[in-house]
Amino acid sequence: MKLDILTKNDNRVVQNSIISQIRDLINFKNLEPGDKLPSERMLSEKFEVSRNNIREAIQKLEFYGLLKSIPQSGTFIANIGGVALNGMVDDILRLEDPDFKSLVETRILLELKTARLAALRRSEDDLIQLEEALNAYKEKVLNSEDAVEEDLLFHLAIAKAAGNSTLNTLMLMITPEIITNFEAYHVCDKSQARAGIIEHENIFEAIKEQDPKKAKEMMKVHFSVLYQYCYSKK
Amino acid sequence: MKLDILTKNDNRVVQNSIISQIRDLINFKNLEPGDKLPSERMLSEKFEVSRNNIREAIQKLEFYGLLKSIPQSGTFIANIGGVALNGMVDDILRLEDPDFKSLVETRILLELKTARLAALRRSEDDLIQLEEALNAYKEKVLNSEDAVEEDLLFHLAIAKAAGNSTLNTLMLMITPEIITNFEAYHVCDKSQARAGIIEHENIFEAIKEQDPKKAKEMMKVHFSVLYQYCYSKK
DNA sequence: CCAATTAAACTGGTTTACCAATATTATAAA
DNA sequence: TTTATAATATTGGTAAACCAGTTTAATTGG
Repeated sequence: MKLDILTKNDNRVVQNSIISQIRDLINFKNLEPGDKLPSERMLSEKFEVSRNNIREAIQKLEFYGLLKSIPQSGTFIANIGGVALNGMVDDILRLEDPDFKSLVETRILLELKTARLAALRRSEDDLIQLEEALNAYKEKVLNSEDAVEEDLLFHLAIAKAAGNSTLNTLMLMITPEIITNFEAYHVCDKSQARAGIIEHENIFEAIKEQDPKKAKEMMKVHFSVLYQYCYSKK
Repeated sequence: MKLDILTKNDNRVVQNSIISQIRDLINFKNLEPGDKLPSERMLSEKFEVSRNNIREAIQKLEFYGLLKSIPQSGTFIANIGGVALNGMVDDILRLEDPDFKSLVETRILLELKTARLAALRRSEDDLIQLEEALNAYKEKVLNSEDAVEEDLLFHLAIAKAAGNSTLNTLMLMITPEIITNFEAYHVCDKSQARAGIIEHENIFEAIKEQDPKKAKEMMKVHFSVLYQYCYSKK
């Protein structure tokens, strides 16, 4: 039997199973915020999985702020009540691989915001870095070379100039997935690369002029192709 | 000497150091996309750190799409050129703990979007779950009980109804950090809890009526206090 | 009977040893 | 010389052993 396909998602399946079991345990034992979870060893024995699996599941719940591990002491339930905890665990379990449309839609949202904020907040140093990124992009395109990277770096430079560390992080998180999917879906159109130069220049000028409205609008134009793709196709 | 404060960030410091060393290695050896990185054992010896540290650093770079580990084979550089790789590594290294202002600003952005999308896309089932969350919130507030969790769950229900898995994930990621910071900063005002009911109801009605503009507007009103805090204070 | 002290057990974190799959080299047959 | 095969070395992943604190239980002195 060809079960190879399944093995790839095995880890996730196991982890989700453990997370839901931990949730059930908290509910069944009526554990409250601040209470201590059974030790990793006990859990691994109880759930019949490796301690590594338990640790990974706990780390994931810790990432979302539901648990807190303290060395040589134990793992504790964060200061969050049962209702919210159950709701968030359900959400975490329901997290699936993002579809391309979601990714694009979210990226456009983030980029419009970063463009606006960059126009409002960019420092002189930001401007220099933006111009460098822009020139690197232009040079590649004019030489008819592949400029995907330079394009990406320009957008990340905008995110940096926006002066919002959270937005910057989120951009960084979804960008690689965008790229891989982008190539897979063949949405990118090389013939539009030269049009891309003008669009990039317009965005840069708007940020330079500190015109947030124009920056957002120019970014919108830049994403119009993707935008249509995102909202037309089903 | 009191170095206790440092030990907390030791891991991150070590990891960032390893990441930058990997970057330098790739640059120095002129490694290209698809090339194989030295084995984890060699790297741990070369950088004089544990193999665990190396693995964590690699996993982080893998998360951002820069590397790809293949079991029993090796770790390979993703299909991304040197320029972009260096730029993204710099960004990753520069990632700091998000400040509260960034968090709030980003949350507002995401919530305005999810409210709009929820109004456009909510299913009948979404509506039921939204109403349940709303009622749970109202009940708590009318009993003068703490309703932070129910508030949170209502907002997460909106995110779910927005039908965008990426947005949903991002919301889930920043929410816990918001909560902890929220309590720490004492921004929340209990006296406004009853006003919150009306605001929540308005948002719900807008989503029910499938009025995206109103939904966004009502959400904006709901965040007005936070909004002012975010944009007034420095 | 109680408080203080000590010893044992237990904790999350870390290092080490091991595994199965892969990649490389050595060998041999043609 | 070339190709097919077998033996060896190397790989990322994983399970087990170990560690330094912490927590609990036992012991002891009053």
